[in-house]
Amino acid sequence: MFAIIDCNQFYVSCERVFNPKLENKPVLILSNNDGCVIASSPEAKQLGVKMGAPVFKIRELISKYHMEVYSSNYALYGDMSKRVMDTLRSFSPDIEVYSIDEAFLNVSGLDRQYGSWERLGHQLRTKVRQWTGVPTRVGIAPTKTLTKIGIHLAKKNGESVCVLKDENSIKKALKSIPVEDIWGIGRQYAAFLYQSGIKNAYHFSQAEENWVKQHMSVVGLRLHHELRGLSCLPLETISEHANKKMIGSSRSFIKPICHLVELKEALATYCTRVGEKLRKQQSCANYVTVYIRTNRFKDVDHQYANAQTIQLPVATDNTPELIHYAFQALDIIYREGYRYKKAGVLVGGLVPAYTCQQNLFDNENRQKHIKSMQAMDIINAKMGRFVVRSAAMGYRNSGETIRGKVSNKYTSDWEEIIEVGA
DNA sequence: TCTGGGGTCCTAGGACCC
DNA sequence: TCTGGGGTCCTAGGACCC
Repeated sequence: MFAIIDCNQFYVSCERVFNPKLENKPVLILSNNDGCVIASSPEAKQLGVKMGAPVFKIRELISKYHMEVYSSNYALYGDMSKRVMDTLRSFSPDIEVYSIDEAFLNVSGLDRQYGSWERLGHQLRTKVRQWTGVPTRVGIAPTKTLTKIGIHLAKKNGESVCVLKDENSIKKALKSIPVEDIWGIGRQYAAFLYQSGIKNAYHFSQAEENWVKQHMSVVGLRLHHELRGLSCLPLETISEHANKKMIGSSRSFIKPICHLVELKEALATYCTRVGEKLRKQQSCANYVTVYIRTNRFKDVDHQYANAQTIQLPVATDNTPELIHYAFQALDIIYREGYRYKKAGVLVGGLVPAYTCQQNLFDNENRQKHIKSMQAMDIINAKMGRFVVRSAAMGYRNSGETIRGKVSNKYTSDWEEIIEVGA
């Protein structure tokens, strides 16, 4: 048996833990640059705020109902997430941290320990709430996909725990879930399924296996099995997927960028972040991809988007080297005369740093580079991000982002710790 | 005026090997 | 007239997730 624990409007809940005035009020959390809504309280949803809504389109709504609006505070959310996960670990060490706000747990046998699956579900919620302040929903079922169905059902019925264990309860649940709400069915597949007369999860579970495989590959087939109670998606515990297979950094610009130099400065900044992430997980990259694009929402602008991948001669985690090749890639795809809105850097082909294959004709002094990167990471960790930086990043600050109102780093910075007083 | 950022997995097809 | 069979590796592109 699996359980999924899903935090309710996680970012909003994190803010509410440290600012109880926000309880029962419409609260919005915004994306980078305060561009769009990425989390909202039920009160805000009820007033018509949709997930992903651009802020400028709902300004009236915000002021009319005096909504509380916050920029995202990932230092806080990340730390709160860790607390939630630690709490869950006290129930079972068999945990898959699936995202910042949800986790799967292997709960086999725990029904006896807690009396019933329902009681286990409520215990999970209660403890997380008590230890972290974050409200959650719990789904318990024989497969991961069915636990997700359970969460949907709970949301729909305004409940907090949903157990799907016998054929009847599963069948009933599947009938009430439209195909597009199945975990793993996105827009494309949903449209295709509707065309084929399959409207809800139950219809899908009754479809012919070969037909599913033919049109939706093994991914679809696994979902099909999972909905029928046959577990195909194992718990992926931390150790198995601790290391990322691809690492990236990208930003949308506040104002469009029209000059190559400015794009280069932005890319140098992204390469710096990517380099830091690489060294943190002790990986080296074999290729680097750069992409740039204009504002796709602006019809009047001429549109251009392109990407270029460069194979590196030797796998590296060295920031200046990443920057060097990123610039090469940019030179290939850059076109003058466009207003660029977004750029990004991706690295892939990651290998463990200690197994990096050397190149016979490589004349870089790699040991020296490794030491200089180590020194840079240590200084920046102590003195602040980007205190030591590549000149290529420039000092133009075109990489700056807008953050209107952001709460304190209550849990990760002594300067910003919450004060309790008169 | 103003629309986020960061990931995973699978498949088909090309290039290559014996 | 007739030209095999079995395999690996890599990449681009498509689908999906939070």
